[in-house]
Amino acid sequence: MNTEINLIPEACCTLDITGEEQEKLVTMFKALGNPTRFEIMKFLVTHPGCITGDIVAYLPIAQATVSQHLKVLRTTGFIKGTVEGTATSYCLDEDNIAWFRAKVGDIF
Amino acid sequence: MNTEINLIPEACCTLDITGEEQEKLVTMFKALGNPTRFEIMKFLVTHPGCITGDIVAYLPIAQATVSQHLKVLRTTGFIKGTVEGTATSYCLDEDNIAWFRAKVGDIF
DNA sequence: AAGGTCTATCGTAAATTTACGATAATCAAT
DNA sequence: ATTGATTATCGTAAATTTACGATAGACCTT
Repeated sequence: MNTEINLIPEACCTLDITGEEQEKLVTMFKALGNPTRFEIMKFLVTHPGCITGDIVAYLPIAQATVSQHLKVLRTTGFIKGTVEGTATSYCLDEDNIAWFRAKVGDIF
Repeated sequence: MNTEINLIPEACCTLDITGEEQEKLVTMFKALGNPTRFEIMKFLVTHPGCITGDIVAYLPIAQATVSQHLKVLRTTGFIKGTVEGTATSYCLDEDNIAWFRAKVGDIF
């Protein structure tokens, strides 16, 4: 009979991400973990400053859906939108993307 | 009236990821985009070689759910499981993780 | 002011994900 | 062989995500 209490083995190291930072990172992973949103990110990398309509023309999905995905990418910090008259011009949010890249490098 | 055809602006550059590689990357993002799975990854970084039961003891969720998440992390290539008697020992799949880190660096 | 353009938001249906208990399967020890 | 330990899988309910059409709001041109 095993009378020992079932203890979790000790950690070999620590990992410098917790709390809000971790939540932000997970949310960013989730945002990129959708094929359409990833395609939008690719399009914005290669077409910086393009407007919503360009993305709608490029993708085979409805305008409302594109707008919804753009909102997710905005709120997660991947892109920034600039209103220009009646259109909205989008580009990457380099600061947040740099943070993302650095965190991925730190952890893995 | 605008008689021009609505053309998408030209690309300023290309992005070296398509097809199956892109699908794999998106799937990996999706896998990390879940708080519980991210927590499991963190645990495996700090507790390499631990068994399923250790993770079940650590997390406040059911064994079946942990097993399901482990399967996702396995099929996406983040972790490797080794059967040891009746238990299964898990550790990170360094090769795939290196690929993942490199791709993130390439793209962003 | 009226009409056209562009985008965001709303409401909703369908699909997917997540979590659970129950069960099965595999191995070790008695 | 039987029991106990460990984990994976199955079936399913609840929650979330995704996609759509319709609509509203903001701006420009006439």
